[in-house]
Amino acid sequence: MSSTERLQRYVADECGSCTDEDLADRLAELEELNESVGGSDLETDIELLSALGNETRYKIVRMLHAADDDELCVCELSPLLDVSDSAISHALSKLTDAGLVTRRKEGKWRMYRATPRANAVLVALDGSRSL
Amino acid sequence: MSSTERLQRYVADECGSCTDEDLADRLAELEELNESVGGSDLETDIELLSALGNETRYKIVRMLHAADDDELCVCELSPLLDVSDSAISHALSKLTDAGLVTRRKEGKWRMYRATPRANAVLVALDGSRSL
DNA sequence: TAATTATATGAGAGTTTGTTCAAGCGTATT
DNA sequence: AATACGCTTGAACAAACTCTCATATAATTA
Repeated sequence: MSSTERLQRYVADECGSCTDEDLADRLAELEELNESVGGSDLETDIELLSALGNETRYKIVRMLHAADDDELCVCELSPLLDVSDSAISHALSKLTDAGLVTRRKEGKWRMYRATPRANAVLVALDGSRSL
Repeated sequence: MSSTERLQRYVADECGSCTDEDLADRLAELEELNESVGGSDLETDIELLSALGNETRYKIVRMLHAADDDELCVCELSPLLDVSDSAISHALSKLTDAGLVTRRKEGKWRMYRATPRANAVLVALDGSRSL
């Protein structure tokens, strides 16, 4: 059974009948919904979301966000995370790739800061918690 | 080398010196940043983010979001996703658990709708793209 | 220049994830 | 009642992930 046959039965169920033309119309409508997916930079968004969707990385970004526009170095993150420095470094690297944090060298220290986009997403999460 | 020893050297680097008290103060400050992580319902947020951080699931939520406040049934999602119905069902189940979609029975069809929280997160993603 | 420090990187082990296939369950049609 | 349909569920397994350990690199200090 093809998936458009099922859709045809569904449209018939909804409207009482479903010609091939009705089906084509509905498919076109759905295709439009799908276009809006394309307009959203799928890959970038998914990279961002899956980067944030991990405890270590989420905690790091939360801390940087809580630090407002201040930067923190790895040595400040480390005492509050119970994973190795190496894991923290891996995490920061992934967060950087995802556009959630930026890096800056300061002598022997590396300073990290949450990006505006990271802040926006966290604000949205907080603001939507009670919806 | 303990991670607080390194922090002590960092604070000394910053301020010129770092007594044990200075160190304790800085640690307390950092601890406060960490509190704000606790206030955010870590587990729920991570479940949401990692649910959305997958191509199939992201596309589904995007389509439901694009459908505005209309619901779609599995038979409408299926033609636009190139995975099995079973995969779609698993995806919807995870999205439901994560609070991103809601389910409703309508005869033999199952209708899905994006939650306000899902919409809020997508809006934030879209709005922050150019920041 | 050699040693130390701060962080990054690579390899690998153990765990989690995402998909498909097979089977199941509830609803509708015959 | 029997069959078909729409969707869900569980098992299974490859692929992807996340961590640690060992090692590398870049900056600082001795």
